[in-house]
Amino acid sequence: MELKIFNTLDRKKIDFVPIDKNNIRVYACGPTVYDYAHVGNARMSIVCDLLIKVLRLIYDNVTYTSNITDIDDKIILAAKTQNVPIEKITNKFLKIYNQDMHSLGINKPDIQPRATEYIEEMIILVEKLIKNKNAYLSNNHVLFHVPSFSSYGCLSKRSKEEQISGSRVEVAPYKKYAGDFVLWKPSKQNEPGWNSPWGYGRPGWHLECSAMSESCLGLPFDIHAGGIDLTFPHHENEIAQSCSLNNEKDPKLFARYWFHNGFVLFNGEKMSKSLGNIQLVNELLKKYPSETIRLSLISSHYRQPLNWNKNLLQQSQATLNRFYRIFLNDENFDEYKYDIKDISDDIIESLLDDLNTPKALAVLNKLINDLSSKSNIKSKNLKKTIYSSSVFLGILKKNPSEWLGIGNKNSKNLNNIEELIEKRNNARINKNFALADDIRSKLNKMGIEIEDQNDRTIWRKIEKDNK
RNA sequence: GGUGCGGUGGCGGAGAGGCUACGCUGCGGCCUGCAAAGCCGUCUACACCGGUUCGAAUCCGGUCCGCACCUCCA
Repeated sequence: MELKIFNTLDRKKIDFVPIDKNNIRVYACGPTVYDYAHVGNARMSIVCDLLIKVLRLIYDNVTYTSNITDIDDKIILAAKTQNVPIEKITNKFLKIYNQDMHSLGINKPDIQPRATEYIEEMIILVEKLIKNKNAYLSNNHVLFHVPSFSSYGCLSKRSKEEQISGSRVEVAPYKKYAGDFVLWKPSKQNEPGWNSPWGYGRPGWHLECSAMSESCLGLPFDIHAGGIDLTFPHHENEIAQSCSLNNEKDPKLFARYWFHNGFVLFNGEKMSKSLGNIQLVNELLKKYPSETIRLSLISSHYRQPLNWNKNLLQQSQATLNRFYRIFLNDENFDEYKYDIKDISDDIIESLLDDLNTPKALAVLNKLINDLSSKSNIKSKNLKKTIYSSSVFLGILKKNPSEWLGIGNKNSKNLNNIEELIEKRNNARINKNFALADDIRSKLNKMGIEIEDQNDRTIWRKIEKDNK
């Protein structure tokens, strides 16, 4: 088995060749915890989770680190506004983030470092960069001097000159060069900060990832992941910092492969706070089953923009209903245990090809179509394949009856419903179809849909469409 | 202004020189007292204009359109 992966550094799909096949190391830029996680955060999380699962099919030892940014100006602002210490905010939203991701069936990273736990390491990095003449002190700030790193722009494929022209951002007067970025900045006394050789202050945004990736994984490591919007400047600056520590120019001496997931759009527009179209995972989980959200997130290729809307969720819901139905009346259901060996080879092959989830789902659909033309024995094996393949993708983990809402025992009108169904079935036996239809429409009005099977009548709540 | 990514059937969405992607919806049929579910079948797709080629949705050139990034972003 061999994984092909699109490397942003090369702008093409290439074979994944590990640095050490006995120790695969992946780092992903995690969220800044000052608010609820949105669908964009979830996409990065889910895509990385799947990447790790695929890597683990091939390699025995995979370490996945994904950080938490818990010191940042947005957090400080939120803390000031709410008049609470920043920890109150970061702890709260870190917990919610992990809960929400867990709900989506995402495994927690092996290591989840927090920026504030690596301040010492960051200070050491800054000292080294100053010593190497890649950084300078100006106006109580320590700045990275971009012209000192000749490979700058190698990831985003921009030359230094191009970035400056047209830049809409005011350049701080204490910068030697417009593209220079902050490694360390002063904090006011009432702001969070740490003592450093350059006074009381706090780290710049990019520094934390250089410190944590090196501390947790060692350099160079195999894959650096994150949202495509982080390519510039965040990842570019990380490369500049980390490579400059050892006066290296080759970005692959920091991380070999750069793995970026595409944006999530909402009704064709970028999800952003100013447009007010942010979709929060926490809110979505109240309205939709987690597998519906999960399937929606993997229904398009990870590098393509994903257009998020109600229609997508409804389609995923319909797809899952169909998938679950194949297990509904299967008395062997309990025998289907998740087993890696049962996963369809074609699905694995699709995933090994740069994580082609839409193709994997197409294969799954084909397998389900094949069921109708199979003998019992063969269909049992096929169902095992479908089951394990689905669970690998993070779906079909629920009980089919429960998923489809069949015969919900918690329903308020349980006795009433079952009474009416019995009445209707008696009417049917007596060929009193007018009465039978009458009762069915009464049930429909109660929000209950019935389904006559060979030997029994099952019912479920009608899915509301007002989500 | 610069850079990057895209434009595939009613919709979603793969593919990347010759082979049905797949799903949803619609339509026709089977099944069913009727429904529901299921099954079978089915519907002018590759933005436009040139070029290369025996053959282009796929490669090359140009045009148009969309989106993103250019120090807040997943």
